[in-house]
Amino acid sequence: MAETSPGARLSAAHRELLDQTLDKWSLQILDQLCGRSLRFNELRRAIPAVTQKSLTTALRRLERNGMVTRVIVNTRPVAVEYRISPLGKTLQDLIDALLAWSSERLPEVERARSRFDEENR
Amino acid sequence: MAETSPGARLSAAHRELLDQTLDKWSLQILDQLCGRSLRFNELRRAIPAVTQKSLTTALRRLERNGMVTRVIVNTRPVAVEYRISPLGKTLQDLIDALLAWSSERLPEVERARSRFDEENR
DNA sequence: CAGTATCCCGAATGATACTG
DNA sequence: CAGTATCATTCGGGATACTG
Repeated sequence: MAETSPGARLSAAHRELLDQTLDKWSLQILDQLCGRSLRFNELRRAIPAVTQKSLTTALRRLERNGMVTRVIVNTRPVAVEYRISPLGKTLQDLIDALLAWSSERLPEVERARSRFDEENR
Repeated sequence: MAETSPGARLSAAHRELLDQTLDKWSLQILDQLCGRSLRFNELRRAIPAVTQKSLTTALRRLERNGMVTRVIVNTRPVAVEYRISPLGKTLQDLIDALLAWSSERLPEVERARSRFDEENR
């Protein structure tokens, strides 16, 4: 059989990148921005559970990683638009697949949870 | 607290499931187990950065969610084998795609990070 | 071997207030 | 509008010790 060498398939750097991309908020932000560009407060409304601070933090990290572009529109007051980058766009199919998977499989997972909780009571 | 509003493609339950599946350790555990079943300490060795506690916690959650099966082999001393479930198996292609994506895109991301850090100094 | 049980700390998060 | 700043708190994770 193919042998799994000591050491994961995933280096720390790869793990970090996936962490910073697939976490709770980033996944949703990317999903939203794949549809269309949004302003800061539009994003807040689109993702009701996120706080201002968490949204800012996640957006900065996505921007730093080159996944998202921050476009400042010179109106008064200033408008800031967040736009998916070409790099971010390469995730679109993957994100769609992940969301589809979670929709399809959630019922099955919930049954598994009930069974587990039942057995370990 | 986290209510789902129209516009959010992801309910709290879906977000939670993805969180518990794509987090740092679970992703790697699932990746390993998709290859072959492993014992507890084999997994520890295969994922050198994980601690015993984190591994136990992640495995329990994966088991509860029906992604992984815990098989107790009656030898002396007891052996415990972790095996991917059919439900967990439905993630294999997605996980492969994610790992491939991170491998392909990491250099691009690192360039973006350098550029960002350069500009914001 | 395959865990469980504690203790403990630092990072992540929330609440709140303030600003150009 | 689009944040920044600050403080309080929670909570995941590491270190360590112990067990059937």
